[in-house]
Amino acid sequence: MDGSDVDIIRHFEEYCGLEEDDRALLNELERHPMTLSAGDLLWEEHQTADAFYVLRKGWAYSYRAMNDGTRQVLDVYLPGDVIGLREFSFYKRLSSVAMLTEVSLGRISYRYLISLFGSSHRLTALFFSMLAGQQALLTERLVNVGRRNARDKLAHFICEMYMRLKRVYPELPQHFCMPLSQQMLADILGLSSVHVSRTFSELRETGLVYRDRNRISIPDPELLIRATGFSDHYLHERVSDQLFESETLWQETGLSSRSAAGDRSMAADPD
Amino acid sequence: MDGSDVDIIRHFEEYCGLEEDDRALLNELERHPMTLSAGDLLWEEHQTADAFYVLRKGWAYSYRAMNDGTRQVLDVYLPGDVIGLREFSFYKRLSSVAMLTEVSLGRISYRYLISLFGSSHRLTALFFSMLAGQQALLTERLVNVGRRNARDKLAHFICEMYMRLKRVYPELPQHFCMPLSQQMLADILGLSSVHVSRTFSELRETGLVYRDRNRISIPDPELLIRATGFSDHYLHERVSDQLFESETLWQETGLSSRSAAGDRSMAADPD
DNA sequence: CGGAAAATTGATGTAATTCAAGTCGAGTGG
DNA sequence: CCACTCGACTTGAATTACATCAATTTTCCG
Repeated sequence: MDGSDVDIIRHFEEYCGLEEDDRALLNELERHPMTLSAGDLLWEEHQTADAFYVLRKGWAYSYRAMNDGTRQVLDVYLPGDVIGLREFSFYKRLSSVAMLTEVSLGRISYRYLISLFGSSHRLTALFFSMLAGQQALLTERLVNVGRRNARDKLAHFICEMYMRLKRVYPELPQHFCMPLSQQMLADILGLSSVHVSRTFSELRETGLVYRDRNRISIPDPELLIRATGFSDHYLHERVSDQLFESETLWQETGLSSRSAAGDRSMAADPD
Repeated sequence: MDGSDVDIIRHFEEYCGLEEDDRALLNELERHPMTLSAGDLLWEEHQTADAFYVLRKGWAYSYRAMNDGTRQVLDVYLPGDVIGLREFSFYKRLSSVAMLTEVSLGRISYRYLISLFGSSHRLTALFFSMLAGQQALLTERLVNVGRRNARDKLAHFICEMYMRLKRVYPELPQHFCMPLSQQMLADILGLSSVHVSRTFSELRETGLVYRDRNRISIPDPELLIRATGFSDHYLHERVSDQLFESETLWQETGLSSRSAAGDRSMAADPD
């Protein structure tokens, strides 16, 4: 993609305001990045899970391979996304993860995440938010795969990618690189690769989307969005800041405190 | 269903060991249950989101309604499940939630959840785990909807329900109540209701599953599991206890500690 | 330049949808 | 208790959106 790393900290702040300590903790991430090439596997299904990663640069995806040789792609990861938080409550990976481009990754062990629970509530909320945000993407994909025809699946997915990329690269032009083969798109959308090809032809003929190799161009984004009925409501609106506004809620109770339990009655039946 | 409430605390302990204080915090939940009847809505898409719920008794589901009148069901909730954690990072609900039976619910505001981040690491990990576990269910459903034929979709879903119910009611017999109409199953699996009917006939004729009204019976669970290639790997194996074993990890290092990050290089190359 | 992978295109097959008519069962009210 | 309704389910026939197979063409990359 474009050569430069994404500023992870700035990106994260879109989810949740951070304080100095939080930034310091995150900076740790930046210090020992790991790089992989297109096609490399980060892990495979059933391997032991003990960490998650933050994608600092490049594209990646997770997938489940089926017995009959087909596969279903579960997530497409862009810079700033978190990979492998799903298995926090499992012993083993539920899906394989592979790289679509050269990538740069920061690793965070689950144990370190748990230690973060104790040291930064904001980072706890941040990763909580990212997990929730990913779930929102998944539910939208489920709707897409379960209830739309091929044209709408593809158009909707391209809309989603366009909007997600725009959040990472606000200057994104109307034609951009999407390093996904038609076979990959088929595996994402639950279609066959030849039908993806035909569907691209259809989108081209109706002037909605043009594709040349990996470059997508959307002559009129508004038109595409209307034609698809796309709504970006599931692409994150940060909320954590508000929730943190009344810091007293827990700050008065102190870090080590179980005393918050005493406040329980006050806070339990909220609002 | 069966009349009695599920013991939420005991259920939660399957995810993560709890200490006395944690139990006290959770007990608060039990104090003001809310009851709704079959068909009632808990909320609708686009309503403001400020809390999640723990389902103490009964069945519920979430769904997205489409423009063309169809809909996609996103989750089916059983006792012990958590509803609405997904919108933690959003202003508004992403899906509607309705009841399938009479239910009992405990409410936890997002603000209270955040205060929990400060007062109990174990509960933080618990809710983190539940969110992750739900994501695992979603990914499996995505595979189901995207890559299987009608027979396998239905058989797989019934397997999943059987296994999930068995975790809640270990004594569950081989025939049990599943309060889902064929239309509902169609909305879950991305099929039409008439094809669900035909598919049940097929399962009946091959002796895998019998359905009478809302009662499902599985004469030979092992056979069904094999016929479907069902694997329960995505239905939770708790991991938190291990992660918490060496409590020193964060207790010693305290707030500013980097030391956990130092493990990175050691563990960076997974397995 | 040459071989391989990705994409296109056409012909054919099929799993699932849609439409429509009819059955069954539960609940209601006379 | 029976007749009525209403929703859930069943079954058949016609249609369709997609998959599969196969033959080319195009693009990539060493």
